[in-house]
Amino acid sequence: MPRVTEQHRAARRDQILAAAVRCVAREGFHKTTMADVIREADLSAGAVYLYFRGKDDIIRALAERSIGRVAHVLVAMQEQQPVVRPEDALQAALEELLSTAGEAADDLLRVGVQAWGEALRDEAVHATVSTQLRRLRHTMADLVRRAQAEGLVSKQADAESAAALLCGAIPGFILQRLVLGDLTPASYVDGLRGLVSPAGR
Amino acid sequence: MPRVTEQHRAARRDQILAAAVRCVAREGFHKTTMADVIREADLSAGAVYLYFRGKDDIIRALAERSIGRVAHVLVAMQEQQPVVRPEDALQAALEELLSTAGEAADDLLRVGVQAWGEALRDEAVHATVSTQLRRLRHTMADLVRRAQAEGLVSKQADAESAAALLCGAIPGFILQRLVLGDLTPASYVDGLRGLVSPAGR
Amino acid sequence: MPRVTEQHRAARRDQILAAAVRCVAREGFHKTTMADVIREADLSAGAVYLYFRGKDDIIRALAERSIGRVAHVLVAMQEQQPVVRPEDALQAALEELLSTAGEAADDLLRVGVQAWGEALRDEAVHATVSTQLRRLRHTMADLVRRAQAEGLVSKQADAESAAALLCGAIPGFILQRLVLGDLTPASYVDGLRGLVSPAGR
Amino acid sequence: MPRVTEQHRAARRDQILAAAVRCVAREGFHKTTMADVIREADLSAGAVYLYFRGKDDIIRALAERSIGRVAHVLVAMQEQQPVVRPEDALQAALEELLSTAGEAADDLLRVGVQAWGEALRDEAVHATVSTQLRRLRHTMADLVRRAQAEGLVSKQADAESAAALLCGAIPGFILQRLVLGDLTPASYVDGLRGLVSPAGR
DNA sequence: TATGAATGAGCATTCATTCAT
DNA sequence: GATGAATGAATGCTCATTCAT
Repeated sequence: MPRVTEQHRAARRDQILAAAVRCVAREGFHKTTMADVIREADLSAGAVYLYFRGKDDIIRALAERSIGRVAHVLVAMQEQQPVVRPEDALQAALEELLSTAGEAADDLLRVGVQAWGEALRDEAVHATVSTQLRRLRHTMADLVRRAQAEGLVSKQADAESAAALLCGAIPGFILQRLVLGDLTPASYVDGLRGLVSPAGR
Repeated sequence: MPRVTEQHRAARRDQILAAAVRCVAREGFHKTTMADVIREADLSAGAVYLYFRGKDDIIRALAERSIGRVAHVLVAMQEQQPVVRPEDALQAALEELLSTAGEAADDLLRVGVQAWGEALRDEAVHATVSTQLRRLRHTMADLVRRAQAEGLVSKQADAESAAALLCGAIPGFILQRLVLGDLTPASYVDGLRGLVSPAGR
Repeated sequence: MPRVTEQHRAARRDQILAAAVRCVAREGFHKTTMADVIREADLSAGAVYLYFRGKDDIIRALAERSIGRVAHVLVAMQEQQPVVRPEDALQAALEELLSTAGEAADDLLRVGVQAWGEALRDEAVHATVSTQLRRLRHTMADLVRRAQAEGLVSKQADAESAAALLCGAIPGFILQRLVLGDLTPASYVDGLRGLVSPAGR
Repeated sequence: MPRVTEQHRAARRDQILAAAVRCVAREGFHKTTMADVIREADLSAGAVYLYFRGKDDIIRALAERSIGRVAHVLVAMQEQQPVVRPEDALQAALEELLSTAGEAADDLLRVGVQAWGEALRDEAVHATVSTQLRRLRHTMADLVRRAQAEGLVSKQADAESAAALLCGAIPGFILQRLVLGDLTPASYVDGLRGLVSPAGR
């Protein structure tokens, strides 16, 4: 019976979070009401509180889900065999980010932007975001060092700084993509490649 | 008397917005109450409504003020004579961003992050943010083209893509700076320089 | 099977009421939730509803149990042979009240105080409390009359009024004991004896 | 302007408390909703919260008002010149208690019974009740000692114990009066006088 | 009998905005 | 222009009770 119950529990939490993602993508954390989530999840008020402590708890879970996805994508990438140029890794990560299955990819990105804002005022969300950001940077730095070992990147480059820049390019891509809607991973990373290629030709 | 009245009006609006910046930096747009702003501005409830239509009006003004600052900094930079490498322009812009006088620079950056989130749900804020983002990218593209003309950047690079990447690096800097607190403009842009320098040395 | 079933039923009811007494002593009738009682009784929600119609039913049973105890103590006392002075009967009753076995005596007294309040708003609880109060007074009046017959109390005294006063002294003892915690039956009844003894000595 | 504002404030608080007394007398502390009080006070929800921190704050103020009245009555009595027999003082106090002007006397007594119950679970109400109870007992003990000095009460009586008993008679009077409705101060105190008068006549 | 997930009406409280002074 | 008491719809959350298993 624990099996069924645990599965049930996880499924219900997911049902609620998926509904909340859609609401928050539309209205942001604070304009989304519990009534919105309850209606979207097609549950009763009491049921939602059986699976989450309250609205804050849902917000934190959403922050984790949205911010975690980015780091997750890169970690999965880094674990695959061939060493690649960091630019290529960035491009692959951005492409992966836009193709989330099951859930509308855009919705999760929108929730992520909300999470950035919330990290500045809620200690728990801040903890989630800073942890994931650090993990992202750490993974990226490893990637850069492996590229340096293969001669794909100059040995003089500081891997940590390069990782910070590469990670830093991600929010800017998401933002421009969501606000202006005119960027593809390829064109964006080509901008980096253009700057990288030697001048004077 | 229009002179005095107009000055008075502008001063009052600024007093209210400065107060609102401090509140929003602390609690975000939606957890900041009008009562918070009114108290922080040391005014009466009625007074605030003489200068702003309502809370949304204040939010829009804050979005403009915070997002506008970034573009403003770069435009001012581009208007100065010598042509510089885009990386140097980016570094100078980030440094300028951290040294806002009068208002705590961090507070305005925090309000900016809130504005990104709000742009996804409020049409008016979206208009402000997208306009400023486009202006930023346009200015940056000009800068890149001038650098190409001087041989500082490869002629094969696509100026628009490079501008998108360079602009995209800014939100990531702000976010890492506010959340992790461990980045300087110099180290961040060095990350870009490291990737740019030819490998194999 | 009726035997076993009936015993089982009584045992379950008692298990639930005992749990409810502990909860209500802590939090009062209305801040005690059914969930509290269910947890304290170590049963399931459904089980409790097999033995009680609902929360009101439990409240009424608790009122009966707590208020009934006082009258029960005095009735038991009156049935014993020797005729005593009413003051001595009061003292013995108060002592008996503080020494309830099995259940913490204080808990039941606390529930009693809750029942006084509930009697003012719930007709069923009012019926219980007024019945028990009347029974208490009736028993006490009998006691006074028997003491008068033995010359222990002035024949001119009105037995009904004396009974009302003696019964009326009980809530005040309970209240001062629970709130101030500094009264013993002996010292309290000595207060009465002091007033009774002729002045001028 | 402070004068007007302060008076206004006190008047509004009183308006709300008077409404709350009527509600609580009917339904008890916890079955009285804020909506009940708001409706009875003929105010808006927001207005009530301008004068009280919340429901708990109102409950505490009601406890103070109801319990304080009893002690207040006795203190006022003790300050008058002639020394009286404690029984007479008790009777006068009970009579005063039943004749509160402006507010229905019964309503305030009912709120008092609620306050006894609340004192057992809310620390703030407990503090109010225990303070007032102590003040009541202190005043009564003074009264007894003055009666002893005048030879109205035996010198051998312990004033503190007698005071405890006399104070203890008050809740019992209130309770029997509210629940059974058949007691007058005179008949009740006559019960005490009957016990006091020497037997054997 | 027994379970415990689900229900949904009801509650205390907040807050953007107004308007009589 | 300036004030701040007043408004009341809206919000997050609770809890007595039911019922499919």
